[in-house]
Amino acid sequence: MARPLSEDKKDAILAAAAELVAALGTSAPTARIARAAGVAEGTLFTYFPDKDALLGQLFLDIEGELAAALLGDFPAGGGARERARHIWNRFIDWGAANPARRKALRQLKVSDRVGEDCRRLGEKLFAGFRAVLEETLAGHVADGQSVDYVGAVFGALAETTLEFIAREPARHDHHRALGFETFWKAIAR
Amino acid sequence: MARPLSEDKKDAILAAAAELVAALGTSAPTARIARAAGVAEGTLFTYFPDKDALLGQLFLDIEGELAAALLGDFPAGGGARERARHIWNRFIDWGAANPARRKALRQLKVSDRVGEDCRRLGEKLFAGFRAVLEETLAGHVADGQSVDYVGAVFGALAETTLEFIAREPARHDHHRALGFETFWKAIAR
Amino acid sequence: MARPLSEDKKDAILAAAAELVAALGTSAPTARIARAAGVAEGTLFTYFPDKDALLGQLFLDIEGELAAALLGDFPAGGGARERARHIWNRFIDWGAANPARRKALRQLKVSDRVGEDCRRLGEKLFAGFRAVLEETLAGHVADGQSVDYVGAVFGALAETTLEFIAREPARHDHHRALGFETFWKAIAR
Amino acid sequence: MARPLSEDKKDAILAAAAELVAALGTSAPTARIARAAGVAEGTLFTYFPDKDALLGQLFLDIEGELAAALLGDFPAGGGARERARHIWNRFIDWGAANPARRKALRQLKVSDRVGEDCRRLGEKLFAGFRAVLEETLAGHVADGQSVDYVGAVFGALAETTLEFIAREPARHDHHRALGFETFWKAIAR
DNA sequence: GATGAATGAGAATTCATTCAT
DNA sequence: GATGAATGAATTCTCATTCAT
Repeated sequence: MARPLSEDKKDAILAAAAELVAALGTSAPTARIARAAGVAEGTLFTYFPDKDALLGQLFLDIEGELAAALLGDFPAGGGARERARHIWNRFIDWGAANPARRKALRQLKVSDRVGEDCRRLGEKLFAGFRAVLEETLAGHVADGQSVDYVGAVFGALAETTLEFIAREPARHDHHRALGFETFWKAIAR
Repeated sequence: MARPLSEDKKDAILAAAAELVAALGTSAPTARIARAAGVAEGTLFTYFPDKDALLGQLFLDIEGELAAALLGDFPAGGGARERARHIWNRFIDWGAANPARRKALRQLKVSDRVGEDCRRLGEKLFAGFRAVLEETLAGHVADGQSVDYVGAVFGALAETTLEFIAREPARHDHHRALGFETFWKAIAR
Repeated sequence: MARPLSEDKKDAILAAAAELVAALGTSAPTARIARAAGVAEGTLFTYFPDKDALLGQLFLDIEGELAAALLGDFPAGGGARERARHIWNRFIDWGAANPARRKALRQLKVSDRVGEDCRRLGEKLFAGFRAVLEETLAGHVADGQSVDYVGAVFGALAETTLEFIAREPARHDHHRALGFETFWKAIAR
Repeated sequence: MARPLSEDKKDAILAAAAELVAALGTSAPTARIARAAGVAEGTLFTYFPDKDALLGQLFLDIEGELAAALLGDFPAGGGARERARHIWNRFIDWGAANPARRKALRQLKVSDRVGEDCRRLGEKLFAGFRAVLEETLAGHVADGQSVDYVGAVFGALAETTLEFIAREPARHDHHRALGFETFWKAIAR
């Protein structure tokens, strides 16, 4: 069956794309992405039909990784606050550990090259997160705040926190804790 | 007797650039920007030395407009909460009324074509906002939250609020009020 | 014990090439030809050293089929006119029944990818046709018209006739007869 | 009004395209066409929005030239035969004098890159020719032969004649006369 | 100053051909 | 032999910028 499509190469292309999109935005040339991935220019197009497909896949790839990171090691017991803090810490730690992927994701979110269908698929990846958030916060959230809203506030404040951590990496724990307090107060009843 | 550079034309170019950057990102062609502004392709380059200069100027232009909007009609008296709410409302109303400029600003913020120097100049435009914020919130803010931090939280939650207003324009007032409550709780002592 | 080259596969490739060259011209991609033939991309190149060889072979294949069609069922007796009409009808019927192959042949004839040697080989395939034409028309042809010339006129008028049949398939017989009358008058003494 | 679009450059591009399409078919690279025309690669696209537009324009350009050539110096008086012969001679002389343009036209006629609309416009260029043909031949043409048909026979036999002239340029006059006799007999009553 | 034609360095793709499996 | 992934040269087209008018 000839040479099979190599999952390694696909991953290398996606990884290279993440780096370059983070650095140059979605206008990062496919030729540079291919070179950074260690494959020929044309090879990129045996793994992705065109650049938009690559960017869309990259978007889903990073969102999937983030969504998975959020729910790992989720504690069975504990109060709502403890469980919310667990998710918060996972997010912050993933973001601080993967600055390029986070920056790439930001670029992809504002780009019109990531289609509506991709975005919808991306939302689904966070279904688990939303469910946990809903269950966790039931009864602790202020009136009028939907899960959607709480999730958006979570994302916005986490993003802000990561910004401060990027500026002062040494105060990672401080900013992480401060961010969570801010979030908790923001949404608490 | 050289004809003077026309401020009108410069403004037309900046306005056209805002629309097109909002719609197409920073890769919006200069030729289309010029056409939309009603001037010739080459004329753009008598007002801006190159595209990066135009984008930088656009960034400062929009940030300046936003900064000015925030502080207009600032009430002399009133409690801290009332004054903070005033600024909040100004931000939200400006954002809701200028969706294209807001979208353009988001594109410019993630673009690497807006240099560090531009960003620093942009920050200065918000010096007044920060001062007012500091003065207004003195004594009402939780420990450990710097003005910078509070400003960033303000921006992040306002952005989130505008997102919801964009989806449900009819509920503008609701989202605006809800956003402010969220903000106030987030930073309150 | 090497597997022998399969004549079936070669034929399938040639048949697919005819269809695709008819539809897309000589720029029809080898990959699509291979796919249409039900073989792998690379397999095509075990049957033909390169694309030009395939196109050349296709040219000869179709010309051979056409030449064979012309002389089938050739009547032993009959007058010159009857025998010429027989050949004419064979040509027209073959052309009307094989529009794609005819169109492919037209593309190949104007393409510079079919070399001079191929064209010479192609001419030889019509040696029988020319011989019959010569014998058949001996004494009936106008002065100054060589066999070559008569053959060329035959081909040109047949092509024209097929064009009209393609536009009005229902009048196949009418156009076929009209075409022959035209041809006969054109070359008659 | 800046530099005006230069008719000279447009003509140079069309002329270069004719040469290269004759030699390489419609796959002649735009870069080579531009170079042959003495302009920059990009300049081609200020005169033609894309390659198909260039090919379409080239098609019409050549057909227009041919149509004009056919009717030039049309004699007022004379019998039908003399007038038909005049048109015939104009065609043959144009074709023999412009072998590249004629070959390019043949390539364009079989290419699917020349759209239906272009072809319809092309037909219109020959309206005058058809009218003259109709008027000239009224009463001299065999039953069942429409003007369309006679025109097609004219074209097919002229093409054949030009083929023979290309092979034996020295016998230009001989082939031209022979061709006309053939045509006249073919369509005569 | 204003105009827009001219430029040529990229950009995304395509594709004939090779070769590891 | 058969397969189809890998390759990179070639192709069409875009676009920031320059400069003749």
